[in-house]
Amino acid sequence: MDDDDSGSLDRLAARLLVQGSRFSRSMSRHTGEQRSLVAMRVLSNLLQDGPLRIGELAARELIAQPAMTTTVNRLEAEGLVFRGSDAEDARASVVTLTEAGSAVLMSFRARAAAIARPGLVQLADSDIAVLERAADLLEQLVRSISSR
Amino acid sequence: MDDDDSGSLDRLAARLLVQGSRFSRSMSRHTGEQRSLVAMRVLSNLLQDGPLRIGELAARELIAQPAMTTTVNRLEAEGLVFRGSDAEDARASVVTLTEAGSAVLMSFRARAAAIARPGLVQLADSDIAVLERAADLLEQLVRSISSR
DNA sequence: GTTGATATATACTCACGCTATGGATGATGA
DNA sequence: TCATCATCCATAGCGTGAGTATATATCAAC
Repeated sequence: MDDDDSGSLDRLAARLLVQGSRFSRSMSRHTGEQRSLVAMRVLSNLLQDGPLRIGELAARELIAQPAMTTTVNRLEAEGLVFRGSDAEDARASVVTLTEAGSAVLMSFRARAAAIARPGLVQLADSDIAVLERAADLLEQLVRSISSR
Repeated sequence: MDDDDSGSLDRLAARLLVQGSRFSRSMSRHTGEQRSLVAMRVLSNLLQDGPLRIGELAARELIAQPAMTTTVNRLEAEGLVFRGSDAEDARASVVTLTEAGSAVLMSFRARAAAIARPGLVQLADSDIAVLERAADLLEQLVRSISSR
């Protein structure tokens, strides 16, 4: 049983990785969004949690700090975020979402939703519940992975 | 009710996209795998379905054909796949998994599993079942999205 | 057998990740 | 106080991987 269990858990992990990445690729591709998924997740972070430092954003999105600097540069050039200085630490620069940035994020979400909706509405309520719970669990798994 | 439902479906779609992409990013990052997730998915496709054409692989992974040519070039240079000619169509080139490619894929899956396992073993059986079902549903959603 | 469609490869550009490193600021302790 | 070390971010340089446009070979249809 133990062997069986760990075997099936391993297969589950591999499947989640493959299907999760394919799903995000598919969705972002079909939205026609030019910006990267990391850029969208940055906007999402800022909307949810307010202004954040470059380093904090990099840590959350699991990319190196210079890559986040580049991403923020691009977002700033487009007027979707702006940099401010941190009152508590002059080294840090704090990234804040603009109205335009919020609008871009909302538009992206709406397009993603429009693409997924036809597939989602065909699902039974129980399957919708499964996906809701799965989103929670994935978030939890990411935290559990990062904290080691 | 209708408004509520479509609103919550839309939020679900956005969350699945964000969490799904973050999860795959996290996993692939922590495996230390140098190759791209697309490369891994190509190997996975070949293992599951046998030899496939370049164009078919590109379509499945939602990347343009030249990008898939490049990916296959790299995999071939590493000896993980080889190109053959299609008996039925001399224009096509058929990509086949090698033993080495299969081994690389298995190793990747094992590493991914090792990373996810500590998080997974803490979950209740019902949550494991949720994730299993969610992987199915995501696969189904991708197909439903692509077919339009 | 000529024409048009299709499968792949090549050329070129850009986005985006990484490491290494530098400059500015914060924190620590003699 | 000031010297030292750590930390935060930016810059530089590099490689991968995605895109479009286009060339080449082959198939299909008339």
